[in-house]
Amino acid sequence: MQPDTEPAASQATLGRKDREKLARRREILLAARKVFAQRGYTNATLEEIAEQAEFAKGTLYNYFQSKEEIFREIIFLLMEDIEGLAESALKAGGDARAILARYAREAIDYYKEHDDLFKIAVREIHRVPMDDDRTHMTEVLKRVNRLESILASALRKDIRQKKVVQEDPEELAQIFVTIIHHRIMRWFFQGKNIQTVDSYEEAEFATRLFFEGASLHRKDARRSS
Amino acid sequence: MQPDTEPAASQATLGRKDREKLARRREILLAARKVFAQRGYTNATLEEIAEQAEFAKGTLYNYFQSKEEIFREIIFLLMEDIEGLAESALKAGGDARAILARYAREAIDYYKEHDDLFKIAVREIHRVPMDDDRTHMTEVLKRVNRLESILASALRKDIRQKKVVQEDPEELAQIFVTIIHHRIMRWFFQGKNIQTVDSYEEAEFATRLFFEGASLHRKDARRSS
DNA sequence: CTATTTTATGACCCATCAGTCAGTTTATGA
DNA sequence: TCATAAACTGACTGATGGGTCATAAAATAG
Repeated sequence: MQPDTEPAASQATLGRKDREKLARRREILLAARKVFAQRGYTNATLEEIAEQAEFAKGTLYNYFQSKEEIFREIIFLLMEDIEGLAESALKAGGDARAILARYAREAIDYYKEHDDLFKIAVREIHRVPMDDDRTHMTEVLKRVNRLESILASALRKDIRQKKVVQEDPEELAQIFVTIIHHRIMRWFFQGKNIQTVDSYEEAEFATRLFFEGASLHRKDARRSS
Repeated sequence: MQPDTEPAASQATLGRKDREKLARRREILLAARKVFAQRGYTNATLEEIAEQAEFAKGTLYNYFQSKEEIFREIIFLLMEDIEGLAESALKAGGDARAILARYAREAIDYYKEHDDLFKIAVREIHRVPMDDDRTHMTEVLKRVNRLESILASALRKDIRQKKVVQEDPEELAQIFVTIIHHRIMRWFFQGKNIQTVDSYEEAEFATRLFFEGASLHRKDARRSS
């Protein structure tokens, strides 16, 4: 439609043809995401995905090998995004607490924006360790681990400086991520409108609990904010 | 086969007939549990369950209405057990920390014994908030909430005594339970033999982190053990 | 405007599986 | 020993849905 002599260089240098093809692929992924989130992997049918994408079922097979591949693609893209958030939080600097808090805030914001993705991810993650298909499992695990090592590296520095307890930083990072996920999960359980959530406050709460614990230590009075 | 004049009174006072029927029901549930754990709800077939239970498929329908009913039964029995653990931990007394630690230990032991159940439960719990079937969902939620209120009541007392931070005890209990579940989950992820886990140590680790947090406070030196 | 390639379509195929039921086996009781 | 009931069986049914492919439409090239 547009002259498109300079196509804003979004996709390195691909011909218009290829860019359009990619765009349609994304369109399908977007539709699939909605349907998977709403109905779960097994319940979702290709017919539904096709309808949502405004294509016919057969067309999906011009872009993907199988239902499973569509699903994997969604999960992997999501994981890359989340990993990016962790990386940027790490780059932003500060001590472990600052980095984890920032990650928490951004992850919550991300999932607020893509609540469909969150539902899919949580289910998927819990399917992983009991899956028959080992190759897929290790692929997912690899990415999960990568996210956790990024956060762990922030913790490791603080452990060396005796600011954080002498425990395996990977395990600590795992627990932190788990708490964040749990907090997001809660809203779905409660049927709350996820958009009303104050991500700053939520991240703060989770981070404080993670670093300070639930015990009230007699001596140090806590800052209220 | 045995004279069975005194049948050890396991089932109040039911005729032998009824007791045998119940026993077979349990047999089927046990088999179903194995299959569900191994293959997941959707992948598991009634044929497989029947085979595992050493019955024919048709026979299952003498004991249950549907595949779904078998599944629900398993989940509900599990939840009752877990709730019982929380209750007994509460009754055993002590402060919140003692109670939660005891619960953690016993829950871990329970799941060590029934690792198949754990896999099922985790998957199920995460299916709940996105389920279409609202009636089932609320039934599950009711039971989850009950478990959490038991632990919350221990926390509430300590909050009043200023031994625990002034936060919603239900939310704190949720986070604690989440951490415990996460710790168990880890073993599956790592493909570790769950039997090698030291439940005392695991419970201690989770409880300490939950109450003390990840930060090292300059002043108070921690006991190493 | 025609030929050729690319993309889209949806009817169809077929494997799977929850649930059924007519017929068989086993247990019970007279 | 036989009649009746209870429990079991597995072939069958019907629905579902992933994946295919012959055909059609659209885009592109010559």
